[in-house]
Amino acid sequence: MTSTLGHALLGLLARAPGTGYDLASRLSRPVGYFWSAGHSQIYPELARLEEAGLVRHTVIDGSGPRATKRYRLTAAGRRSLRTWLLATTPDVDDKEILLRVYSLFVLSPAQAGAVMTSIREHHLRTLEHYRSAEAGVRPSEGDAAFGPGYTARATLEWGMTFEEERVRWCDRLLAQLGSPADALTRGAHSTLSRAT
Amino acid sequence: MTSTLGHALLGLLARAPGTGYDLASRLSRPVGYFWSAGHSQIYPELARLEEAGLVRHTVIDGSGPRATKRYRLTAAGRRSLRTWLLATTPDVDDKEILLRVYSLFVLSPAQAGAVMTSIREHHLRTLEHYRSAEAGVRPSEGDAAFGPGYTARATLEWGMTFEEERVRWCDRLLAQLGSPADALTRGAHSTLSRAT
DNA sequence: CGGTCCATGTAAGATGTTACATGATTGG
DNA sequence: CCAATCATGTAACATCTTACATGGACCG
Repeated sequence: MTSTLGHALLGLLARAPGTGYDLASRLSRPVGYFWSAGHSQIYPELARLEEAGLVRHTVIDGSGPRATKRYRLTAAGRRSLRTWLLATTPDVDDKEILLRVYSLFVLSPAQAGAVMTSIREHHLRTLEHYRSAEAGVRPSEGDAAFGPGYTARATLEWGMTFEEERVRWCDRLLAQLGSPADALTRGAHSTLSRAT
Repeated sequence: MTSTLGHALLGLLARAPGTGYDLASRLSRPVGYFWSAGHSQIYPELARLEEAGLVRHTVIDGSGPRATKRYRLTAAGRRSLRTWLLATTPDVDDKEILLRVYSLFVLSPAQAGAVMTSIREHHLRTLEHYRSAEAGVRPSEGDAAFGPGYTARATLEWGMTFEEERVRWCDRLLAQLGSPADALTRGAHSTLSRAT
């Protein structure tokens, strides 16, 4: 029921409580490197989250025509965030992936590893898809210059480079998670660990 | 006045004329690797473009309860596309950058080079911004594990890797444009002028 | 005879952006 | 005194997604 923006706010509040204004500025830098939202979206969303019992506010002293409200995460809010992070993702878009990783610290290392593994597999599938698509857009000598075929291939190449880097990024995070001891070695991700 | 979606459709029609249905399927694969739109968005947009004189349709025979319309780009539409590609871009978002590159073949190599150079500088500026931000989020020993600081840095790293790859991608395209001789060095584009 | 492809449209809803509206405190 | 920062909200608009609605041709 809760929107993606709602989960973004829960993730921010899991780090530290704050006012709507504060959340808006935290949503630009560092979250804003991949996502941002205006205060006109945030205030109504906070009200919805509170109605659902996921956050709670206390009025603190501050200057302004209206009361200054400090929001904090409830136990139900933290549970909702964990459930969302662990939920199977048939859709997944980039900003949502980044948002999940950003909030991954609320999970146990084993759970975080499972999420990262599924994200990695998502990128790998997309990459395979692009690679098979590339075969259909082979360079023909006719438009070796800067023609329609060339610019189309250029955008496909962007996508492929992107996905390759993403898989490597997931590998780095997984290595960090399972590194010192063999923490995740029984979690069943052993065989697919390396991609060039 | 024309929306980004409108320019996407103009770019597709610059490659080949087609029906709304056809444009919708072309918008998934290969444009769909970075952008897509449903037919419910496309049909009204085509009507707006036609009202603005940028496209024109002729009714062709086809099966269906309504007339089958084949749209083609007008001279004004092609001009509008070129102007948009050359326009200075203070905003720029990723999908729009890709869309511009996808349609870059309607420009002369010299003009395409100018656009690519400004895109490259955009990515470079963003990269510099991330790097200075990184200094403020230095790893502290306290959360060396998978804590809030670590996951925040992970998303920043994603952004930096991304921008680095983008700059390289621009470099490859620029090299392709100016490759054999020193074509772009004087603004003339002698050697690689013809594309089908 | 049922499903997929072709083909065009409208309507309702979610999401995101920009503008309007208000007002105290602090620093140059 | 003017501008920025803190602080909260509403309204209008643009954009995007999902669902409703229609119907012929072709294939198995």
